[in-house]
Amino acid sequence: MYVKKTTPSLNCGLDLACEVLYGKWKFRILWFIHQGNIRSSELQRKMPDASSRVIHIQLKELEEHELVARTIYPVMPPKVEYTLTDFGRTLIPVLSIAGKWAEEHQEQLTEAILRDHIGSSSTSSI
Amino acid sequence: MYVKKTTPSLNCGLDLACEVLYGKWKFRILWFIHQGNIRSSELQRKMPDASSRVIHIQLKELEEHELVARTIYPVMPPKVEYTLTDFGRTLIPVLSIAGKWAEEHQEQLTEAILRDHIGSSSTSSI
DNA sequence: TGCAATATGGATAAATTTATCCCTGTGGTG
DNA sequence: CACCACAGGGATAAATTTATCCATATTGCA
Repeated sequence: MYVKKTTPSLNCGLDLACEVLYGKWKFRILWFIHQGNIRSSELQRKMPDASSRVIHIQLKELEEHELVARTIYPVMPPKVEYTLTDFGRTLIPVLSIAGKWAEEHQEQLTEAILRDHIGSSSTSSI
Repeated sequence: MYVKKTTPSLNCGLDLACEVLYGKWKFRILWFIHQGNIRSSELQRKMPDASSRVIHIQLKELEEHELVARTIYPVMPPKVEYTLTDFGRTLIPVLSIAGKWAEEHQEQLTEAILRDHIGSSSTSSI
């Protein structure tokens, strides 16, 4: 997350959550890992729009924040499995409720987002 | 949110929520508005680290996504009040649970984030 | 030997986001 | 008159994030 050097004031607890969850693919990654231990190559297949690079980076951040854990199997070719930590699992209700909210309001959300993207797509004609 | 032109696949509903909520100050803004109708100048005072510019921009996005509404009072100096829409209010449980999660794990979160920031602050010594 | 799959990292480019500075218009106040 | 508070927007710079390309290491297989 873009944080000014001089940002001392975190107001509500929400801010902390934001910092840790900020990242384009983190929700999805957490969601997939929550559905079962998973390898990064599987994540790449499940999210073809994300480059493997970014997936690795965001996984690493999640790991540094201790939301996910890495298990390395000393085999060839290398195998690394990602799991939710205990801490990571405490996040599941949050993910679920957010997901439920999004599903319940999918129509409205889709409209809003489409409006958004259309508005900024093609540039003026004349 | 940074979205590749060729990003068709939104997997779980979560993605939609992410898109609409992506923005450094949006959670805070929603939270403050939820605590009572509010003017943008108040938001600036409550979040001194955010420039008024960004606050306006993110408010506008939230408005475009129909999560908040603007009420303009035709007085001088101008007065504009921001409110949660009905749709915006449906988000309150999500905010609450996320906030509760963050508070319950504040210690762990703070550590993780500090670790993060310290790691990337000053550059090497020798 | 050459290549495939795997996990990961560096360097660099492209895109976006946020910050900073400045400007408008209005009515009241010093 | 100069200036303030207020809401908002334009232009531009700074910072960050994401994408893209390439490289490493290892084992097995053709």
